[in-house]
Amino acid sequence: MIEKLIATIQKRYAFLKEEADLLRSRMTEAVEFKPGELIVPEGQEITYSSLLVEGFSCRSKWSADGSRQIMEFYIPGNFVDLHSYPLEILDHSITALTDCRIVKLQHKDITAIIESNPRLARIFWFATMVDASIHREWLVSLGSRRGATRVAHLFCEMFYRLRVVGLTQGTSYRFPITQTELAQALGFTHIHVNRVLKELRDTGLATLKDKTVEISDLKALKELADFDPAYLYLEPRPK
Amino acid sequence: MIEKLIATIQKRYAFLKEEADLLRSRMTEAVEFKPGELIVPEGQEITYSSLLVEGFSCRSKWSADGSRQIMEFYIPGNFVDLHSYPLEILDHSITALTDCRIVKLQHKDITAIIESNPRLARIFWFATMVDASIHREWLVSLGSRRGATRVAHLFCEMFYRLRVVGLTQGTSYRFPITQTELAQALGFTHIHVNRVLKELRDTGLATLKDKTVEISDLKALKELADFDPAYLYLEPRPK
DNA sequence: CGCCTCATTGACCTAGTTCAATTTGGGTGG
DNA sequence: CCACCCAAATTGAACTAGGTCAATGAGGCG
Repeated sequence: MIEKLIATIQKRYAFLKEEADLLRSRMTEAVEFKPGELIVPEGQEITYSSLLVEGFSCRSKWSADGSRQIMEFYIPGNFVDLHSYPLEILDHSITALTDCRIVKLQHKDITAIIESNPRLARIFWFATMVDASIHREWLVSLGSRRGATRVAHLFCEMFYRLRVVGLTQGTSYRFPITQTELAQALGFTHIHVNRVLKELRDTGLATLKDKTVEISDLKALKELADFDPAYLYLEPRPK
Repeated sequence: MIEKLIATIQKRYAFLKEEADLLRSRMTEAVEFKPGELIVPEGQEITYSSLLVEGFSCRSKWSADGSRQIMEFYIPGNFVDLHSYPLEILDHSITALTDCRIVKLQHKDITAIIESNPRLARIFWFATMVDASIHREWLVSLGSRRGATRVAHLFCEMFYRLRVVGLTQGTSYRFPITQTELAQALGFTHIHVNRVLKELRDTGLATLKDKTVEISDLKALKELADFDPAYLYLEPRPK
């Protein structure tokens, strides 16, 4: 149940067996969501955090003019709102993009865990700081990367993140996102996303078809994307 | 020394006197930086976090093509790299924008503080999650807000943040940033920033002159900017 | 079969970039 | 006090990445 979470974190913070057992013992009540359903609502007090066990979800904000900005994609093994523990109320919501299953960790249990084992505080904190690191890299994408480079960067990010939790096959992976959602994440219109995807397809770098990303030339794609995976903190600390 | 930090956080997490004293007793060694100097370097192991006591600084990343993306501005009372405690190594750097003074908090002291007082773990964690919240709002700006709206939003953010630490005079405040740096934060060229500033000036909403932002019509500026200060977590928790 | 969502494509338009000057306002050395 | 310098601010003109509008396909499903 928490194996993918551990896989995501362990290169920087290995879980001891008793730490994993402690955490597992507090993770309760699996809940299922349908595509489009709200996993975490905005503006309400939150008393537990949700670990995504299966499916894809995202953080997003809706603006007054009806536009939507997606700020992060979540995959199995991610806490989708661990940051709600210190923040208590969120100014954005978490939405299921596909069928999703989550398990809950009550905030009072987080408090108890932290008190009995302060090292886990640093590990939880670390997990939320990787989200912030991803936010910063997206800021670089939205602020400085254009066209195909921006799309390619996201394709690389999802590849690296999905690979550590065993959800890639070679250099392809399932990415069940519509072009409209892609556009809402990248700050493009869905029409422009469509054109950029065509460009990536025509240049033989990557394709998105049937909800599946297939990277034909990873090295070239990373180069185009100006992609350095350091910000994902998935590798051991460089010495 | 930590008064401005407390002012920034206290609406959500009030410091008890002994907590403030504990923290104060561990904050040591004031260091000064000149404009352009590196406060925290990228890619190196970090063993202490820096609280900005005086001056302006920012987080930024340089790209291979020589472009720079600024991801957040820091003002007195902000920890500029508290997130280096869980992350240990950063993929970006913190740079002084003006004369700056910081005081240090050793990571081993953070560990000690957290162990002796787990409530402070949540408070530190909270402080870093507000940075992440600011990142998300900037993602909305870069992804969905255009032209004057994007600039206006930043002006509103800085106004609210500076006000709680007493660095505003009425609706104006010192913002010692060049138009080029503004452009690097907003994902525009400095030329376009210049034109947008002219537009804000001509429409009588706000001016930036002599390193000072003067908001002529706060209500109208907030409206234009689609600004909701909730993401700054500077107000008491709504019940 | 008909409907609905999502993908695709063309034509045109505009916000923002690029390139190129020009101006402004300290600072500095003599 | 003046001549010079340099970073930052301004402005114009031409260009383009990406948006807008509109129409057409294409698959899934009741």
